[in-house]
Amino acid sequence: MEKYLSQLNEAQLAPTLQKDGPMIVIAGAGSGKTRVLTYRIAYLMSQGVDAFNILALTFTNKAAREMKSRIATIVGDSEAKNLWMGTFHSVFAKILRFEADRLGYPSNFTIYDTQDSDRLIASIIKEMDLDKDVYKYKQIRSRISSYKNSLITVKAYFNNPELMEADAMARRPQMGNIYKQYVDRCFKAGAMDFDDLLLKTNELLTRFPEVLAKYQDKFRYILVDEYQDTNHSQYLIVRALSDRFQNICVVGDDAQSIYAFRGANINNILNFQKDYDDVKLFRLEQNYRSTKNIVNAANSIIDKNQTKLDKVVWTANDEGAKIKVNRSLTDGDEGRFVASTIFETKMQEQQKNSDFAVLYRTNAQSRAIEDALRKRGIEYRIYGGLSFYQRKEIKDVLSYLRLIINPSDEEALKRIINFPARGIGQTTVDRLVVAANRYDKSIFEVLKNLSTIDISINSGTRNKLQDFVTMVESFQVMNQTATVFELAEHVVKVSGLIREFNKDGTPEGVARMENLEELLNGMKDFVEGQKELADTTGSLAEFLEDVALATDLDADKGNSDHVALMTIHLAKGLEFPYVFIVGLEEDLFPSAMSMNTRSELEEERRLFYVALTRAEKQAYLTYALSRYRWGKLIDADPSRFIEEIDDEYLDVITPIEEQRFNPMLSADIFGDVEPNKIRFKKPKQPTFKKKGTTKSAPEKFKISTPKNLKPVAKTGASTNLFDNNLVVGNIVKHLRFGKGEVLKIEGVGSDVKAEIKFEVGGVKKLLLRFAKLEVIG
DNA sequence: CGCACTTCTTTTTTT
DNA sequence: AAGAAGTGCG
Repeated sequence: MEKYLSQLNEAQLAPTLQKDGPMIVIAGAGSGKTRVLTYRIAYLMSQGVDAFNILALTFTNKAAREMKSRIATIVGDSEAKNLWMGTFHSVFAKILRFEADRLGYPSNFTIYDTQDSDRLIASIIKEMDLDKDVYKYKQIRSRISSYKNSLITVKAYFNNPELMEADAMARRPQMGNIYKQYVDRCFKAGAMDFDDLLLKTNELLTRFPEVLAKYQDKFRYILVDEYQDTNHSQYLIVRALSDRFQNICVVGDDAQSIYAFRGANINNILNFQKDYDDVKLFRLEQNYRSTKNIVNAANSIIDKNQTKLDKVVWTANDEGAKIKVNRSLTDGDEGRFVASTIFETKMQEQQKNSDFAVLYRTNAQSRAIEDALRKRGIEYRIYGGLSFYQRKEIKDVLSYLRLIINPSDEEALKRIINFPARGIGQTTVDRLVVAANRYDKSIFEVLKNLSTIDISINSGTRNKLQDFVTMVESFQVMNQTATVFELAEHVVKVSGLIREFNKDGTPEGVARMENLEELLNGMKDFVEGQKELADTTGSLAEFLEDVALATDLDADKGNSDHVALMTIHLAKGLEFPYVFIVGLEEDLFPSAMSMNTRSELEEERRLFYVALTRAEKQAYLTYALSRYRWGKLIDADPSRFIEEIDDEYLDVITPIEEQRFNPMLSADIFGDVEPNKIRFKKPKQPTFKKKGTTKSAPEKFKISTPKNLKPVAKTGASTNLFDNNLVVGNIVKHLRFGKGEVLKIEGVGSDVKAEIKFEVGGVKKLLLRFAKLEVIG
């Protein structure tokens, strides 16, 4: 143990050796907080604390896994195994499964993801015959979510005139009834949503003192990482569990609180010292990660926030290079800048792909970067976005599996009852839902007892429903004996999913099949992995839970060398030598949705702070003058965050003129087809859009270079264009004119979909769309 | 009921 | 740009 402790500096050592009592560690970015947490746990164990009595709550399961394996190297595998570590959601899901019957839930309850919740809410709104434009399911879902995170149950809601008033004022008087119906339906389906995992844990601990006592006694030492991002519900759980022994250690950084949108309450960390008696406060202020330039620049940003704890992050590291600021014409150019910079840096500095990260505010921004990297032949991986388990084909398979262990799971059933198509239409499903509500049964029970139910369904459909029930029941029987992998393999065959996905030979269809295979391989790994781990059952229920709570970061398997692309939120806790923060434009970052209040803006600023402090050696800030958003090219102003950094830390590079005429980006890669030699043929569905109006397209349309403009680069056909709209196939054109005019045509074979956008003098925009084109001459 | 096609809506961030 | 919801025909 001593040899590990000697790796810590004085400031880190103090909290590490603080064994008992409440304590808070305010840890600046890059100050080694993970190290403190890890060694503190190891230290506790070396002081005779039983691993079974330690609970460590982390932000991702990956962080928990890594910490656990690090601890294992210090205290040994067999001991480390007994630690309870994981996210709030995964730890309490386990406890809830164990205690489910007390709350009236089956132990194999389903975990509804956001999409399941959305669908259920949408269908409730429809069933209640409410106006879906007033009652937008996504808004309703986020309302419900914030109620739950504040522990406002349905009962509490109806006892709170203020809340009801507020919803009535927002023209949604039915909000409470939707909430009630949603909660009832989830309960009936044996399903908990993400927020329920915390809410029901609270319910469990309050309603059953003996349960609370049991877990208080079990978790004598509690550690919470990223405490600044806990919400009220999580806060109460921690308070309740730590109440008896008061051995609670929270670690966090108020400057990195970036999850207010999902209920995180920065006051939890700001007020921690008031919550417990004799709180020991520790500060980690020395940054080991970044250069002086980066640390100081980051400090100069966070200084602009009013709400913060006193803290001065400093570093003994080198001065380092200045932060480079790059301006591009379009998001495509921005992508090319990133790609070529990575390319050159790799060469000049002998760096690996994995030394680079590209961080953005919204997932949609990944596309332009992705295209540019692909064209440069640079390996990358996108984290987050639509995660693997949320893909349609994967969710379809998982829905079958969910239904097997929990036949009440309404959303799973509705998803697959007619997929692959087996002649059960929407009308039938609607009637089943109504009957299920009327008889207070699950849909599956209704199906099983169809003959005793008063429902209008013709005999042909009845047979089809019967077949469906029989099939699911046969799966259930198989689940008694088979492994998860064997079962899933059987299910995809028998259900017809394989046939369905194999049916079309489109690239998407092929990708779907590959995903399906990957899922099955994952299951195989899961089954084999379980044989070695004694503390898990390897059951289907457990697999589904892992999958429901997996974050994309968790699934970072393999050791391929790739550039990381992710949102800033996802990058929290990570570090890279080179970091690109892209899309630094007003309305994008800071987001247009987050500029209404000071606190929202301050959160955006903290987000920027998080992004910048990921960089070890070099940070790049990039923005574009225009960008495709909502399918349109729109103008953008540079983000205020760039201006907020003191000039002394910045190095503004690449004047725009230089970039536009950069031969690397234009002449070299375009061929020599004259713009006026392109002719458009009659489109299949003629549309001709001009400033928003639509009318029939002319039989032939010829385009020539506008008289007042001189092309700076000509066009050509190639599969290697450095353009974000590169396609595929044989007809790819890219035309570029001076002074901000862009003309683009793209397509495949004869089925070309062409889009031309050009901007004249920066004011007028003309948009033309065609279905076919050909090159003449 | 099922399919093909069109129109509308939506994007902030995630367990 | 892409997905969901709506429309209309066989």
